[in-house]
Amino acid sequence: MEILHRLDRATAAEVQAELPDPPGYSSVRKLLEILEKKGEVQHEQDGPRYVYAPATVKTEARRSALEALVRTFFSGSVEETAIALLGMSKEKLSPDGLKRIVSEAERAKRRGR
Amino acid sequence: MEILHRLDRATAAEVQAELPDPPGYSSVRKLLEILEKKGEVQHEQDGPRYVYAPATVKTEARRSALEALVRTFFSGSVEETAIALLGMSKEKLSPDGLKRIVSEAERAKRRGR
DNA sequence: CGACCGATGCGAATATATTCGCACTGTGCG
DNA sequence: CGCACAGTGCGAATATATTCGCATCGGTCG
Repeated sequence: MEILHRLDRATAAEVQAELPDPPGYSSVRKLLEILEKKGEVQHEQDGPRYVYAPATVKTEARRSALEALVRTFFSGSVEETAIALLGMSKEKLSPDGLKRIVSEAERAKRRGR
Repeated sequence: MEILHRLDRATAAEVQAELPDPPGYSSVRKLLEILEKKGEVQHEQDGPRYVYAPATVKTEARRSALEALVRTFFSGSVEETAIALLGMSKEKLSPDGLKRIVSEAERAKRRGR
């Protein structure tokens, strides 16, 4: 799943290549079949082969992953999560990125609910 | 696991109570036994009963969860993640919280690497 | 056209996880 | 002391996931 979310779409062989301790090709295909039966992924025909992609809309998947993480590790506090996230950043934030984050934070402050 | 991280520590009965579709008490205990064998949780004796807690340090668990999420859903971009996080916030950010976030963001900008 | 290559469909063996029941142990109380 | 209660230890049945091999089905190319 994580791999598919990362790659957005991939063939069975590509997924296999990304796997840490890769099982046989057949196994990967079976796995994708099962995930499809469970409705988590979809496949489309690309010429002769299948290309798999997550069934959920990306923005929705992001949102629910974020929600779960905030709830599980930060007692639901978006603020705490944001601080931890920024605190762990290993890359230099671009000035532009900073601006966007600040303005988004201010909007969040005003929006309320 | 998520439940234990949320609660920090809990007895088998408490975990069971939090479960969405709760199986029998025995099953929950067995599950905790297995998680312990796998090294994901530890138990301590509290009077007559066991209290389970995650084996990992909380800050470390947070960090790796954040890392995985950023990598999986945001192509490794902390900036994008931060914006999505703030954008989904349903609660009004406190002025103080805003300040802390902004200052943390600025520090991240300077820190670089 | 016929052999070959890359891919799918499917079933079956194996491993792992999940569920639970029951016996045992210690503790508190009349 | 002996009983009831609350909890653990453990094994065993069941379900589910994981792994894979083999038959098959287009295409492609000589």
